[in-house]
Amino acid sequence: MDAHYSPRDIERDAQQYWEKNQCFKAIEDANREKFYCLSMFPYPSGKLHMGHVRNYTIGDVVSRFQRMQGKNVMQPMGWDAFGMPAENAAIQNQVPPAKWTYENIDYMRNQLKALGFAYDWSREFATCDASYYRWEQWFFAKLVDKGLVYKKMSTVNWDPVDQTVLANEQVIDGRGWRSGALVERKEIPLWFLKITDYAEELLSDLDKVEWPEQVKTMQRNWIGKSRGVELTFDVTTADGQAAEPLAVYTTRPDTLLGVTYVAVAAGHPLAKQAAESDPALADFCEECAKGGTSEAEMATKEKKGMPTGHRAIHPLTGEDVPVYVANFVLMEFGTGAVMAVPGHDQRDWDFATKYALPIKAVIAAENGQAPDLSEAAFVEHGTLINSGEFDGLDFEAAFDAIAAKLATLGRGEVKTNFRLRDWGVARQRYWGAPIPVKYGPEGQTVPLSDDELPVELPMEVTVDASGSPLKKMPAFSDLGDGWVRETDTFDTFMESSWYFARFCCADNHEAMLDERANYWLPVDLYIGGIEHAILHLLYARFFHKLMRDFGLVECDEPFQQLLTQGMVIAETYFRTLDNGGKQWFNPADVDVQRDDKGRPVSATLISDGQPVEMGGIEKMSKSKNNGVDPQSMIDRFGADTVRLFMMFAAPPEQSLEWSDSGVEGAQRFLKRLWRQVHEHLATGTPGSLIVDQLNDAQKALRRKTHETIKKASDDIGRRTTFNTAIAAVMELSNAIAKFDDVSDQGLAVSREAIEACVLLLAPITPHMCHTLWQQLGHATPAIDATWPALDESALARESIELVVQVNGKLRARLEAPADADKAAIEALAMNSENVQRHLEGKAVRKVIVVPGKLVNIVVA
RNA sequence: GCCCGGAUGGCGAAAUUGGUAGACGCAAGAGACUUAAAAUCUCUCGGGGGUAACCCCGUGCCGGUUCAAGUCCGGCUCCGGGCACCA
Repeated sequence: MDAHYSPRDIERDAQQYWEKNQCFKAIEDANREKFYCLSMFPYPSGKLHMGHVRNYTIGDVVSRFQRMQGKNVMQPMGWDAFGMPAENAAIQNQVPPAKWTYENIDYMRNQLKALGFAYDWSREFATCDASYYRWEQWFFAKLVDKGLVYKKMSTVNWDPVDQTVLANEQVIDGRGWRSGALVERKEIPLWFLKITDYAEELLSDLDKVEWPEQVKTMQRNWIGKSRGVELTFDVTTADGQAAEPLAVYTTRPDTLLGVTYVAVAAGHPLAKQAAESDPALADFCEECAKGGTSEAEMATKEKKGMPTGHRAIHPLTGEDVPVYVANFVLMEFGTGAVMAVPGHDQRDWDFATKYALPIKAVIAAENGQAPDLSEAAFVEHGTLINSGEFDGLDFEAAFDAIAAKLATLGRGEVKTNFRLRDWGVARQRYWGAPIPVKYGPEGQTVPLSDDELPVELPMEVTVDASGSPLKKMPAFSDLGDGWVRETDTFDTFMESSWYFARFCCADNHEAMLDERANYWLPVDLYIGGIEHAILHLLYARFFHKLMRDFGLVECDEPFQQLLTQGMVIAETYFRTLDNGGKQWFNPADVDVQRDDKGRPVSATLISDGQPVEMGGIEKMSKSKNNGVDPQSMIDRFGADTVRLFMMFAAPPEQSLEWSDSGVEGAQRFLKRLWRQVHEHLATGTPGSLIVDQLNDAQKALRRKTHETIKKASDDIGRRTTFNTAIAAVMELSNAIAKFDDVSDQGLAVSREAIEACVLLLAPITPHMCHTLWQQLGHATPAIDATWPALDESALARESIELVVQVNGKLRARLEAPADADKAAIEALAMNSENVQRHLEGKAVRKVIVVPGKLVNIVVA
């Protein structure tokens, strides 16, 4: 065996072995327990970044671990290949999006292979392959038939200069990113999927999956089920004419008597009607249409309003209150109108204060008195006041009584509402799957039939910044006889909403899915960034239920267990330019100076020796130029070292700070382990282990071995805290190094410990472990080895360490027989010299004995 | 603005069910080996006091519950993720 660890050769050999023997090809086998491990597939942006490496290493470690448990593991990989970056690259470099995308895929596939991931490459596909998206088109057409798809007017960001629709990301401070023009909101007809039909099930089925509670909470809040009352106000115009009644929804009907005005969206019929005879109001409504569509922008902009002159008649009191147009009320949410209770809603309070509208207290504060509303609204539940017949009722009773009264008057009813809105799936872009619909000369809208599919995206196009090229291609859109094709394409979330199912049968070109999907699904463990906690995961769950209701899959939920990984972050360095902008430098090009405690104090650019500023630790990104290239790390240290560092530096759900010296530390450990195996083999051949003839030191090492097996199994298998599993193996390796017993049984105990190290690390550093396992004389390759078995009897101890506290402060440690009873332990604790000193002159009030852990003596 | 997280030595972290704060690693310092350097090995390493035995303080901030709080509760601060057309 070579005393020197050379990752390059080892990794090449191991990868060749796996490929030659098709180790990772997954075949359905009803007699074996399956394990479907999926990492979120990448957008092929060019090169892998460290976030990918982290994501895919986690998936690979779990896959290899589950394989060692004897499961039939499937781990596929593919490409989320449609999206805006390909169009942007096309505009910048005149490269066709398809060419750019497929070249990126080829490069990134090689990078994934160099990292040694155990993928079944036979299942690979890219979502921009017509053989993939044709089934999405087929399914969409079926959904049209089932009434789960509809078209309606919807608001988009409109760039008036480039004459194009902008994504929210392309709106920067209210302006188009390319043109710099002030963005407007524009209404256009768009295709929607009825995700709201599934709101109730999407909410309740969260109880069926093993996801982080945090993610479930986010989804629950996003779906936003609420119980409230929908009620109507009669409306009269300024000159006393009756207008259309106004419907509003409220979750606080108990505050109904506190309504002092109502507000409608600028696009509401009442606002439009009033604006016809009021130019100032018309101007205001137009102003409300300025700016982007994102909720964050809506929620943070200044709240503004204007009276319409209309009066709304309170359904219970008959009093009339003003009707305002407000820029924070949106037509597409609920009824496009809200009732305002400034006494008990902070936003209404702010608005009322700004426009000098009355503020009325109808809920008592905790002391039973009217709350002080001079500084803020009182938003808590409480007892009703100033509410006539409802005075004295609490929230629940008032809710029911007022709802009942409104129902009797035919003025309202209890209603369950969801915050969730239907999913707009149409995009006015080129690089996406065409929506399979055609329009006839008499305004017919018809989904394409099976024999008209797929609608292939034309590859020869000119992409520029002025909207979708498909609109300008009669060859694509004009079907003759007055029929035209839809030129919008699907939201790329459509492709990522069912790829996990297609991996089960990617080679089937006759059907979207087949029976194999029911063998593999649900995905047992899904791994990806926390940034996908709501949108992607909700859309995929919805799409899965659509497929289920279509008979394509059987299970209710697509992802049984979810692991959300944290970001990869790194230090940033910059210089401020003359124009006030910042030039960012890559950490690889910067030298850091440290003080005597090792704290970084300053940094200089290596190329010119001049100082640069430290900009803090941020997510690795192109814009901050702080990305570390995975390829250069693989070239320098090998894949195993990169994988080990990624898993060791932080638990998977936390953010991970890149550290060059940390990587060197990971490599140092691998070299040490390599040498350890080498020296062990050179020392001699161990006899077979006879466990009842071991001396204390031998027993101790053997205990450490099995404690490590126990911990690593739990850490990887249940807790997915790979960092602590690795730390445990490092401890075992340190214990082996200190153990210098070269007797027959000594070597046997060492051998068991070393083999445990190699197998416990095999999922994490598979290449090196492949070679070491061979060197240790095993005919079966490490990839087919089973996970080390725990020998419970090796864990037994004769004595254990206890700590003794006096009033909760640590005062002594003592060794006690493992089977000592409480009285014996208490006596031992009392006898300790330091404990005696702290008890002197004080009365013992209580003694708490926690078996196996500690004794706490409470004195006064 | 709203929803969801996070904060522990010089640094990344550990402490799994409320029970020894800082495992494991990095950096730093001292020493061994070496002509020398690299590599490797050994030791020290939260702050303060003490010759020592030991003692005091310490898990973002303020307060609470408990024999016992990094962990539970209430109130903050700062940082991050998401907000429906980035993926």
